[in-house]
Amino acid sequence: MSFTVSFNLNEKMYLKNPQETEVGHRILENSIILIDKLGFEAFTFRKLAMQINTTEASVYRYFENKHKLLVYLVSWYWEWVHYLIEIGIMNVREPKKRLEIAIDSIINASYENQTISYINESILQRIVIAEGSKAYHTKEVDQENKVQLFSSYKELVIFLSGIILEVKSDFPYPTSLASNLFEMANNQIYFAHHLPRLTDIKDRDSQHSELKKLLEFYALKLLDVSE
Amino acid sequence: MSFTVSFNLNEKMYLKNPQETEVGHRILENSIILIDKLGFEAFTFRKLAMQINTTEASVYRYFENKHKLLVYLVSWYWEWVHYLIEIGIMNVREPKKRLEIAIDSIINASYENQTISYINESILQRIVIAEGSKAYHTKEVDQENKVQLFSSYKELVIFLSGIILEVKSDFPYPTSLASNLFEMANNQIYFAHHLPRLTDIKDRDSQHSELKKLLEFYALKLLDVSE
DNA sequence: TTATTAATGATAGCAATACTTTCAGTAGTA
DNA sequence: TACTACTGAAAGTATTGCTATCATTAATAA
Repeated sequence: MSFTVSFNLNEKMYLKNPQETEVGHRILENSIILIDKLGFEAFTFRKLAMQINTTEASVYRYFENKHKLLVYLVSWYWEWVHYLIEIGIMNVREPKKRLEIAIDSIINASYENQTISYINESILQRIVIAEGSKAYHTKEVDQENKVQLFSSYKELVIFLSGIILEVKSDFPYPTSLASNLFEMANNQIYFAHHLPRLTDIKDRDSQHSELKKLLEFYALKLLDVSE
Repeated sequence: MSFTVSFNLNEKMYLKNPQETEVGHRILENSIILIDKLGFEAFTFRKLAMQINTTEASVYRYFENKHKLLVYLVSWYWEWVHYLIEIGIMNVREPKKRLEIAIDSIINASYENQTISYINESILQRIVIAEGSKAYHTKEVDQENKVQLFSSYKELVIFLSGIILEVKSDFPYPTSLASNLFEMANNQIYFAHHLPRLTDIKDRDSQHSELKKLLEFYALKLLDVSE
């Protein structure tokens, strides 16, 4: 059996839908690889065009600029995490268990992949960890937020805060806890890798399970359901 | 009575110490104003030079590039916060009280200011909130970390984790909690301002006291000392 | 006082970036 | 057969990021 997942990303992110053409697919696939390799600052549409044997002008027909492309990729990632959580908790009733599955999905979004051939989820996760916050740390946040460029992330946070409230309906900070769990997951992995003195997570194989324990400890303790 | 605070920032951040000359002071003062106004991406040394009636070449004599300048400003801020915490807890013995003062200092670093005429701490705080994470989210993190470009932040985190351990000596994640408190403080304020659906803090006058309650709730609950 | 040095200002220049425009070819569709 | 959608090719422009050179001025040391 095989089925296709596809996400409806806000049309304001792109000029022409990259999911609909072959050049579009090559742009998505290789921008992920190139951003990961060069870092977002050194990444340019010219370099991307050369890599995929097309021209700068062609790339500009899909995305206004590299910032919008980053917003697109990051949104794609959050849609993917959202989807993973949804199917993960689908048949689970117990609130605490549902929260644990959600946390697990945040961390393991890089593994359970290969649904869409031209998106490499595990490289994409690295990009989101390293560059993701740049998507909304710009002078244009407010305008971009107004046209819903960040709705994928916002809806995901709201979704998780709902799961949090299932565990403890009178918890005073469900939204902040939800956004913090996402931000913290990314930060702590980044720190473990690059600035180890800023975290208790060690940069080694068991990294992901350490992080999972840490996030669960936080969430469950705050919600009074640690055993 | 008056006294001067001055911080010894790692020499690798700059080419010529901006604290020692008048042009240096103007660079610091106006780069803070300009980055806040234009955002870090649109900020250039050329624009800065024009603003302070000097030349691009002069600015480049102080800082290799705008990234190093950002690292400098952010480090200055963390040194400032570190200093505020140190004097705040100086005569306080009770661990929980010390932690509360530390949290308070993180948030109010923008108020208790005006020690150094050419650094506006309250604008600087806005920059750190909006652009601070870009200082270490680059392809060069590892090299820059190796030459200790992030030691101000790292030492501050270690310092706070010490205070955390005073409250609960067997707490399993003191470093992660410390770094998360700093990151969360910045994020939640940013969200309140620009992406309100991502936080429970509202963007209004009482913002800082709401944030203080939130951070205290988190920290004290995790450390089993909430009343 | 004069010589020396440090810091700045002025000007120029250059490669790369971030785009935009125009036009021609090609493949699919009506 | 004509139309349109898409891509490729080429050229061009303003800005950015940075370096180099040289003259001027201010501070200091002999």
